Amino acid sequence: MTTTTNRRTPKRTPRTPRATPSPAPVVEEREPRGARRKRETRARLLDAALRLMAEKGMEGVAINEITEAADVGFGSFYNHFESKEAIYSTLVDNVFEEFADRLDRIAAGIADPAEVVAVSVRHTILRARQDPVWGRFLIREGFSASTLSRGLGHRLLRDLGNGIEAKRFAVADPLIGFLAVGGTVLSAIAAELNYVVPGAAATGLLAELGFNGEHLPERTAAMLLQTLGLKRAEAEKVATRPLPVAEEPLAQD
Amino acid sequence: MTTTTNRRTPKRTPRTPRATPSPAPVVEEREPRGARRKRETRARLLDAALRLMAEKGMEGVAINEITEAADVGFGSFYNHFESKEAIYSTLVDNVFEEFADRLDRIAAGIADPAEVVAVSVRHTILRARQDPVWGRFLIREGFSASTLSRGLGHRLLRDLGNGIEAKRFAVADPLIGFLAVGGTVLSAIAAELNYVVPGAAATGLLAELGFNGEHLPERTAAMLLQTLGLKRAEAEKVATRPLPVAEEPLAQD
DNA sequence: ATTATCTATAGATCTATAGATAATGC
DNA sequence: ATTATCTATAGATCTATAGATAATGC
Repeated sequence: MTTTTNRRTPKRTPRTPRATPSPAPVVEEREPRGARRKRETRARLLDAALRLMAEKGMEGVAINEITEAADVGFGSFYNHFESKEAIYSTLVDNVFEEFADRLDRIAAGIADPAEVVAVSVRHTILRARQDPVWGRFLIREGFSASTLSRGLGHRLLRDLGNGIEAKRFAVADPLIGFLAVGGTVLSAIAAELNYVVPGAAATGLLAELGFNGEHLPERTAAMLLQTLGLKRAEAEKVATRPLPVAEEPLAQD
Repeated sequence: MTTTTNRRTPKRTPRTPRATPSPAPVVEEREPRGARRKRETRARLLDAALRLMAEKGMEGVAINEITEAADVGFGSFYNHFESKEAIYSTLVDNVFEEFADRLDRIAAGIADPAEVVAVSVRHTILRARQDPVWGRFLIREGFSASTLSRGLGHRLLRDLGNGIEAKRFAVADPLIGFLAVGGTVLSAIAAELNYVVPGAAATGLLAELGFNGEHLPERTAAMLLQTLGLKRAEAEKVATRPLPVAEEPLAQD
């Protein structure tokens, strides 16, 4: 159409066909100003809901608790979500998909399928340690059909398949292998959450077994690699290789 | 007081220090008649609560739902429980303690520690299959501090200790072994519940892996025995030995 | 003018209790 | 007379919506 319109590519408004100085204006005048506010309110609601629902479950949280925790007017909730179920299901989708994507980025450069699994296991347990709210939410949802089959579950299945195909894993019963990896990771996270956080109860028993949560990520990974058929020494070696981390802690959205 | 009052042995009164004719009167005139009614109402409430709360969680169930499902007047609830929390916590205690006791009876005659673990694993998965409500409740509570450390968790810990002491298990990291057994059993149960029950979702992925829930109890047990250090052939042999069952399906209380 | 937020509130739901009813046990 | 159940209900809590207020974008 117009001849000199290119450049600028504003996010959504097809205005100003004039030629503007090309060096992508670092000015943040992009986001339509009010839309940003909307996004932030939504993000605050999701954040508050995650905190509350991880602890008390979806049913245990009232919508006004969420809006209050988010410091948002009660009615605003309905600008963003139809119901409590809706925000919960958005959480389930977002939270684990986001993490699965991060795992994919971290593991992108790793050639050894065994190391991919080990790194994923370690990062999952570490994430729960750094962010107990996230950990509790994972425990709560980890056995649901959607977590098992989408996002994290799907990813794990793919990684197991790669390792089997490459003959790196020798596992007689892949289904049980899959269930063992998933279940053991969840149970390691639960143990750590119960051990570190609460007052007394769990500590007794686990301490009896010499709990010692040290190196839990690596020890869990080592155990699971053996379950997948690696020899013990090899499993421990792979499970303690330097842990790659995500590149970009910049874009914090 | 009176001289010839004995017999009858009412439930709680520390009366009649007289010598009572020992052969416990088989006559059922024991239970004070109205106390029986009370027990039954309580049992109906617990039963209904288990069904509802296994599905929707404690918070997701209203007290009047429970009384309605139990076919009991609303106010009667408070004759038996102070609150929703109280009945839930009674459930958690009862349900798993009862099963742990049953496992103990079943495993009483087994000498091989590996077989004890295998039988426990198989019976747990079978129980969840036969009684999905129980299975869902176990999934929901399996990672809680109390389940982990009391009842079933405690029992598993003891069995692992026995096997290690007897050198039947060769496990480098007992803590992780404990977590692996517990987590894998839960995840096997979750997979079966999601596979058999729901409409579609989970089926896709697990089917892709060739789900085939056949022999899930034995396959899970075999995998876990290997995790505990048994050789594959040995593990499979132990995991498929004839399964002992509870003696008394009589007393159905 | 449009858009997103906020406050206020009607109606539904839920909890806990009070008091009535029915059955048991003396 | 005692005990357990039931029905009825007050008060609290929660959801969903209506309408007012404030800010943005033209």
